[in-house]
Amino acid sequence: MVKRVSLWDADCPVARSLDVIGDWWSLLIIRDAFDGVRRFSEFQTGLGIAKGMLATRLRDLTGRGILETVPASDGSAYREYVLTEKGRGLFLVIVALRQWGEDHLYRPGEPHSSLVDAESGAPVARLELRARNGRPLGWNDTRVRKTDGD
Amino acid sequence: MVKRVSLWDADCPVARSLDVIGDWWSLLIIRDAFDGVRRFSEFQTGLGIAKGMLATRLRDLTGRGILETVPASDGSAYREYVLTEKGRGLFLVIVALRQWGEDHLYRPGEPHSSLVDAESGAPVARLELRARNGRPLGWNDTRVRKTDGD
DNA sequence: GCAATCTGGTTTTATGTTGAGACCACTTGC
DNA sequence: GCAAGTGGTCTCAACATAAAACCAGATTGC
Repeated sequence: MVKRVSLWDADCPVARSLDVIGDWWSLLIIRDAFDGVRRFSEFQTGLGIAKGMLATRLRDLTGRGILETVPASDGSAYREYVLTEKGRGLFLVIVALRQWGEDHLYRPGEPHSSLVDAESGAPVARLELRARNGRPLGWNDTRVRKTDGD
Repeated sequence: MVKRVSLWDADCPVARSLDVIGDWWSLLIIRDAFDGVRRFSEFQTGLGIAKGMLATRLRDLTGRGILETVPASDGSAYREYVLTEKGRGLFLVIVALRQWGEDHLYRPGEPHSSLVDAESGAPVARLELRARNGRPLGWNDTRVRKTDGD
């Protein structure tokens, strides 16, 4: 991040979220963290990211409360990076990106990984937007209401 | 986009999605498009983006099938940019980002825009992940199954 | 019907970010 | 105790971005 234009003060949560995790590597690091990656070198070889970039990203994500460092789980003196509660909140963002990619970015029959229910092994259901009473909503059934007092 | 490292050939749909819309401006442009913005100058003044950047992004998003140009709705000779079906598929990505931002990026009581049901005016329900049988799933109830034949 | 202005860009230039690799301190394996 | 592994930092060249100047075609004012 450290970008020229900042949207941190935006009143739109989408803009503010993108200010935090809207760069190219951050969501990939977070995705790997969800898959159980914890060590610097694991992230680096898995992503093919330059070490300097990775060090900066991990520091930023830690500083923003999305990752935290903990002592290594194997008892060694090294540290590991794990998602905080705030970081784990990004799960549905990753899932939404995954489902869109599956729908629109692969040719029929082209192989790709999929997200499955750990218990049954079956693919998860599609995300869907609903009104509070449970009625399904499409993109055109919603409006953005401008800033209010929460 | 036009980036040094490409993840286009990844077998992970998350990586492939980020390759397409993972840059800083693209999702903001798409968010505005969902809000009804259609003209070059509307995007430019609304986002505060440099004109050159905007021209590049609109061209890329059009080339990737997320936006398309149509004759201006007011009958003038200018063109307008509207979301394709593929682009509209990103709605849940935007919603997921919005909900995460609302949860974690605002102090209590700090004003922000919200997404409401157009019919009732009430805020929409939270997204949630479910198994195909409807059972709710948390991040730790799922696994990524590696590449298969779709 | 023509000049002024608006729209939708392109080009240029200065600056910031990224990627690749050299380098380094501390830890671990043996 | 020494070689290899881990987790970084630093430097530099290549590239992306922001801002502003510029420009052609469409539209408006009159």
